[in-house]
Amino acid sequence: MLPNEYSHTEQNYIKAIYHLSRNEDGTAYTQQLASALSTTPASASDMVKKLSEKGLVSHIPYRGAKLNKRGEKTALYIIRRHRLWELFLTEVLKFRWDEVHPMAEELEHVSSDLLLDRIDKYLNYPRFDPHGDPIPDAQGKITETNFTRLGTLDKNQSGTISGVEEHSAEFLQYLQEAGMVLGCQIKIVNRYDFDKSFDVLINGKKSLHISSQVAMNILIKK
Amino acid sequence: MLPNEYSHTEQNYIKAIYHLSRNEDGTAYTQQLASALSTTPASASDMVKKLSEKGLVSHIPYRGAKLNKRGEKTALYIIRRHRLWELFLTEVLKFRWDEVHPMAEELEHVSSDLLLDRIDKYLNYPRFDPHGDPIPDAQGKITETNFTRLGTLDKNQSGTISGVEEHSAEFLQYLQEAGMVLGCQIKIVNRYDFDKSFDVLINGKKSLHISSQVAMNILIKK
DNA sequence: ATTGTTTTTTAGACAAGCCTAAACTTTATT
DNA sequence: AATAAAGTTTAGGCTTGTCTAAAAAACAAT
Repeated sequence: MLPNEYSHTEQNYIKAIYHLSRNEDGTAYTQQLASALSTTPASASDMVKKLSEKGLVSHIPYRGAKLNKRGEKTALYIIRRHRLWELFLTEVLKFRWDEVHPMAEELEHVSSDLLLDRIDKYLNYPRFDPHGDPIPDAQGKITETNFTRLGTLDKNQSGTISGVEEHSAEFLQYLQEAGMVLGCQIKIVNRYDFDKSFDVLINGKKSLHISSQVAMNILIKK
Repeated sequence: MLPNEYSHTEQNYIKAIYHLSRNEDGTAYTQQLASALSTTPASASDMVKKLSEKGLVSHIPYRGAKLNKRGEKTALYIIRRHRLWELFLTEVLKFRWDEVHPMAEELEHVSSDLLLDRIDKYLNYPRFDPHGDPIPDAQGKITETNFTRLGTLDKNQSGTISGVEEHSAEFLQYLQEAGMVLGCQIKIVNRYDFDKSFDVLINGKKSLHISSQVAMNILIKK
């Protein structure tokens, strides 16, 4: 219901600022932005300036960029498209969760609201994408969750795999092959202090040793 | 399998040249092209020159443009995408045949072959789109048909509605409401010489009077 | 506090795609 | 055949988004 007033490029910047600024100080820096969009700091700085002039971004020179209300609403709308397409691709066309991101990057720019709404309806107004990320509704509202990183659990605690922090195809494929997919029950059997690695039990059956890095990128609902 | 080496704009021109040059002399003229793409003759002339320099179009100044072999292959690949998406939208998301064109105009530019092939497979390698137009296969080959315009049939002849010449939403909606959709049996009950209009019988049940213009835009398989 | 390093911004240039205005060809008319 | 009309191309300019190089600001370190 919002932005076909912004070019693909502008939309990509808005999305990148949204994702990057989800850190401690809520700010996206020029270099990060350039790196995320595979361009130069000069170009990123330029675009931040333009988006700031268009009233989507608040930007203090040399101090990074944040989205304002309008920018955030726009970002959420783009993310809604991306995540609905991702879910559609897995649910209908049976793609794996590690395959869908690049296609959704293109499909998110298809502007027809008629189409997007039909997909939303077809999927029965879903609230999470194949990676457990929330899908903003048509008003830009997202379902709040309080997932815990698996890596912070103690021995004998357990929960359901509900999302991932890291979205690379490699990591997702690793999880897939290890049988750690969304909805699995997972229990901490042992926790090794010296390297923060874990022995876990998946669905009460398969036991597995996972590194701290893997554990910190798996989100659990207790 | 071919062209993500061409911009959206270039692809739109290639497609337009393909469609426009399906006439007597097999040529697309600057003005037609400009009109088809809602731009000026100057811009169209420019682009024709560029496409000619890139080796897709043969262009004799002041004499119009045609696609060469390479251009035609490219056009067929773009049309394949367009028509597969159109069929997908009607078959899966239950859009009407008069709704799908604008969405497919956007979706045809999504470049993933992985996605296109999956859709092709999902639809079981279809050979016709919702309007009866042939879908080129992955090699660019199209199923040849010899449909007849309803408007050229004589009294008591009959056949199956298999396509349309005119693709406007208005015309398609008219056909829909009149019950003249793809696959219908249609029989000429009467033919009026003075205005070339017809009385027809649809599926042996509903009789209807249609104008010459309507009749000439309906394609029949005898 | 001054110096050196890192990061960000500005300046100037370029390609794509579009426009308007002007020039040029072809076609139609007398 | 000469001229008018229609259609096409070229010229020059604008915007978007990109780049490299240079300037400016911020941060780090002695």
